Amino acid sequence: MTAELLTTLGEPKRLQIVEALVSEPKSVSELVETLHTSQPTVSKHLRVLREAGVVSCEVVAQRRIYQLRREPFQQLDAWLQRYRALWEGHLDALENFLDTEDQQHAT
Amino acid sequence: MTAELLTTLGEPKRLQIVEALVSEPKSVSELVETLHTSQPTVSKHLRVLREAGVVSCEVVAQRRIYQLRREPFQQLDAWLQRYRALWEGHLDALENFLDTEDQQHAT
DNA sequence: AATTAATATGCCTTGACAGGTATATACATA
DNA sequence: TATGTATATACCTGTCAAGGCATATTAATT
Repeated sequence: MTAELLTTLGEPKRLQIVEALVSEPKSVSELVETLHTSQPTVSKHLRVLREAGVVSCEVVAQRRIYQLRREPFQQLDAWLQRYRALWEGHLDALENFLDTEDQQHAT
Repeated sequence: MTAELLTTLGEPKRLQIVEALVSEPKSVSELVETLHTSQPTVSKHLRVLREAGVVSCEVVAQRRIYQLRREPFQQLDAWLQRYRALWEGHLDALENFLDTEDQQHAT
């Protein structure tokens, strides 16, 4: 389901990891440096990302090189597709009004 | 930040609410019927969605009509943009191999 | 074989969050 | 004004997940 993917990506440190991997694959220790976090914490997040199919892992000597997989992002894109109508001219006057005037970011 | 949006959408019942609102705006009681949950639970999730800017709310007599806003989905789309390169032919041979053969959905 | 390096896992604690029940609030109507 | 309807909030409780520290695991090196 999509919910699991969203919560997986929603954890701040995990999102950081994902953002760090968008440019190029990285080893665990490289990610530890980037995130300023303990190695066990990074490893645990990587496990979650792996089990959710967000990253894959290549073993190179003692190192593990992690990189992004395509499927989850494609999946998210497909899911978003159903919401694109929201911003592609299918809004009527009331909806437009509410969208701009009536949002309530409560404190 | 994007992380908050992702966790907001990642909660299963909240995602259900969002999916229920994609076709048309709905009142709280309509959502309660759809989700088979207590009214307070739905109201609480709606509050979270409101504060994250995912939905807006129109007051009609005693009813509150909730509907999706565009911004969060546009934002998500923009964020995804940076990951589209992953599935648009920019993968080299190694990456393709890993993507199909080497995923480790650990138990 | 012993040692170092790189990473994963186990255990524990703490904080956040979801859900339930009861209740408050706001509006409508008789 | 009293009553019913629709929704929000307060309080409480249980669950779960993140992070820290210690340790296990695996591979390389001497």
